[in-house]
Amino acid sequence: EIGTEMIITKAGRRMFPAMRVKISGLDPHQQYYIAMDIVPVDNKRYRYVYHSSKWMVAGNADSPVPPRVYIHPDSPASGETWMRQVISFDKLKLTNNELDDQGHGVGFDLAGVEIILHSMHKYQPRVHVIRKDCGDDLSPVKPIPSGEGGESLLLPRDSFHYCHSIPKSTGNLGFLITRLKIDRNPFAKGFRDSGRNRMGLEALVESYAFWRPSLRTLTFEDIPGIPKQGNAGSSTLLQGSGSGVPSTHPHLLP
Amino acid sequence: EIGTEMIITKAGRRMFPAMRVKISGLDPHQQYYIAMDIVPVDNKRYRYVYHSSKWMVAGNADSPVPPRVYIHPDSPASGETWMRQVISFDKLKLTNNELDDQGHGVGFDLAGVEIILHSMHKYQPRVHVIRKDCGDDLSPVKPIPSGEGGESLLLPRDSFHYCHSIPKSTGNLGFLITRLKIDRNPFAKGFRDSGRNRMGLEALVESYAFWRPSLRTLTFEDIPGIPKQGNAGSSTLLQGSGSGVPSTHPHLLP
DNA sequence: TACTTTTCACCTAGGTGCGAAGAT
DNA sequence: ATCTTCGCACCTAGGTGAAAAGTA
Repeated sequence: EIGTEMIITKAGRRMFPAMRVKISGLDPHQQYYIAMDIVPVDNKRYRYVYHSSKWMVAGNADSPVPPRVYIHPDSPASGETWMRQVISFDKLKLTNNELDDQGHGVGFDLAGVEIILHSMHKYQPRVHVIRKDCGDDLSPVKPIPSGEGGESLLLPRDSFHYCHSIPKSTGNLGFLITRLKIDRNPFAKGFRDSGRNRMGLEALVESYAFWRPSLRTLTFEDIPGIPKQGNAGSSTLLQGSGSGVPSTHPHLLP
Repeated sequence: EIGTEMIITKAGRRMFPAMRVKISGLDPHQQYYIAMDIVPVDNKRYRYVYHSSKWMVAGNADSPVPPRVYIHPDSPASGETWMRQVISFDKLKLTNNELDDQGHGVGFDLAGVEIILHSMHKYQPRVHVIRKDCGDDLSPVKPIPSGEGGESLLLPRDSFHYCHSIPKSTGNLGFLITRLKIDRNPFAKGFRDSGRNRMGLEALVESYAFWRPSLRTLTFEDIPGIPKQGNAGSSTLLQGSGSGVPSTHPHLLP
């Protein structure tokens, strides 16, 4: 529904906004897994500076966290099935706690749902399309076996700053994100204002232009035929169907 | 958890007790659908006679209802996955209302969850194992394409009387089933007596010997190799791992 | 009379932000 | 000072039987 900016307030809560993609160009009769992981954009730690309303580097990154992969629960499914619908990753959860494994690490099934991130760091989510016959060693607690002769492909998207809770220093931005979460999430209905305040919310969204492009959903094309060489770094950036906004724009988070 | 005796009290409620089976003898690396349907045992309509505590024929069966198939939500999965766990059909729902289609008939996906039965008739549930490459025309609203050259197999089980609500004429039996449902279903916790009444329940269960054998779960063997000839009527009855109680015993229900 | 349908309070199960308290 | 953690009230979503009302 929205893009990739997100916030999370307690270990294991869902990513907000959830990533949603539309995929085309698959072989309709081939079975695929579709998975998501989230990789660091750089080696830095950030803080939000109130008076300039910007994220600023605040030191080097913390030591890496155990890699995890969210395998879309509809996996495996045919290319036809994947292409027919918008693929939503709304059940994916984020945490800063390496210890709580929600389905990850139980050993069997692909039920892992929680990805570990460092708070106040910058990340980039990736979507992977993996042919089923090449997905034998797919696991929620191992990196995706990328680059294995064209059977795995990744689709970079906008970057974002992950925060485990909304820093007070984010001011209006934090307020906006809180209101959006309340407005868009049915479970937060208890916090909604009655009616007319909605008008103010729309205006607030407008004032943060960077938020708008993330409202689009992306369509990726020409997936199955592209041969892969090397590994993660050489991933092909595919074109979005949206408004052409640069996808590497450093997005916010509250 | 229990066997096949069941009751339902409102359109679209779950079958009680849920059917649970354990399967062995599959090809571990082959993909299978597992499905369940419920077929009439005879052409009769029944009523429960209070003074003799028995089901008696009360006329001919009503006209047939649209056939539906419950495809186990874990489908498709590998033989290894199916054999590793007890396969529970606890999400299957029963109804006497042909009009409400819970996921059935929406056209795509195998999400149909509700099977239509005639109240006060006698039925037999069947479990089907279908090799994935033969399951193309599998649908929640069509009969299972049985007998297509060994790719579909069915496993008869105990019969039962379906009632849409518990007839008062069932007396102690109806009371027993109500108590069992309250005792075993977490959603009915609000109706449980505090503690000591449990003792009386166990005694009541004992007094209905027919109920006990249904507590077992069945293990079916030698599934993949058996060639099929003909159709439904010629289905192979496979052996249960339980106490050897005859599986055609006319079980209760109120 | 005998079964069916509706409504309702009461559960499970789980996703929200809030605010107080904790940690560094 | 700044971010994290925990308990909480408040939601969605959906599965129970009891009792009342409907049907034939």
